[in-house]
Amino acid sequence: MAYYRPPGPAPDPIIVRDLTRQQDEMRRLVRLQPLPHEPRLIAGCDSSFPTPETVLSVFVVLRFPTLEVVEKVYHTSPVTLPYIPGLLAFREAPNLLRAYEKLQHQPDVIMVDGHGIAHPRRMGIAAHLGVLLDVPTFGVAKQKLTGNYQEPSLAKGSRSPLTDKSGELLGEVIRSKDKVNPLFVSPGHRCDQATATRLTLACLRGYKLPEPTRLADYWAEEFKKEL
DNA sequence: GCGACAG
DNA sequence: ATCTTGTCGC
Repeated sequence: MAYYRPPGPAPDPIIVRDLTRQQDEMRRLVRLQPLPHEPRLIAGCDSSFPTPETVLSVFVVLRFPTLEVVEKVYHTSPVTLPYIPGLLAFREAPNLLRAYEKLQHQPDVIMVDGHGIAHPRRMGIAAHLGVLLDVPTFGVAKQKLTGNYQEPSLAKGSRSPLTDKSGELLGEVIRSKDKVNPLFVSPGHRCDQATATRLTLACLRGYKLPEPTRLADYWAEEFKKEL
């Protein structure tokens, strides 16, 4: 619905250039491949902002494929960067890493709220987090960042490819529930499209959002109230 | 020059 | 992301 961006502090062009270069470096480390084995534990993560200068990140670990919650943790820290399309990871990943360190259980794969390689430089927050943790990751976003696609049919389970101008596959647009806006699923690191799509569908429980993200979303909101 | 623009 | 009430449709 964001047809334009309200006036605000113009992001420092020098910072933007530097972070963009960091992404181009990290991009070379990304590996698209199937998981070594079926996951036993899958994690979901998300961030909320109790105040404009505070970020709160949550990690929820679920057993797979039963989806029972095994554990959930959160961490808060001061915001260091404004939101800039394409540079979301530099704003949220640092705090997500701190939250991840608090986990007692190490997940086999992480479902991240945002895009994986469906990014201008193929380094969305899911790929970024995957490289930093060296853990399999994939992204599930509610809105498109880049790429083109045909609207999938209105039935749950219908999908259509998300591609860039040259036709390269960036991700898949998936209808996770009848008649609701589709999800944008793309691999992050050490994961491939087939796996990302399969796991997303396997985590649906009647809601638009797959359980890992839905629960992380829920707790990110709950923990915020506790502050 | 004109759109598009994760959370 | 966040601010916010009611309301339309299945």
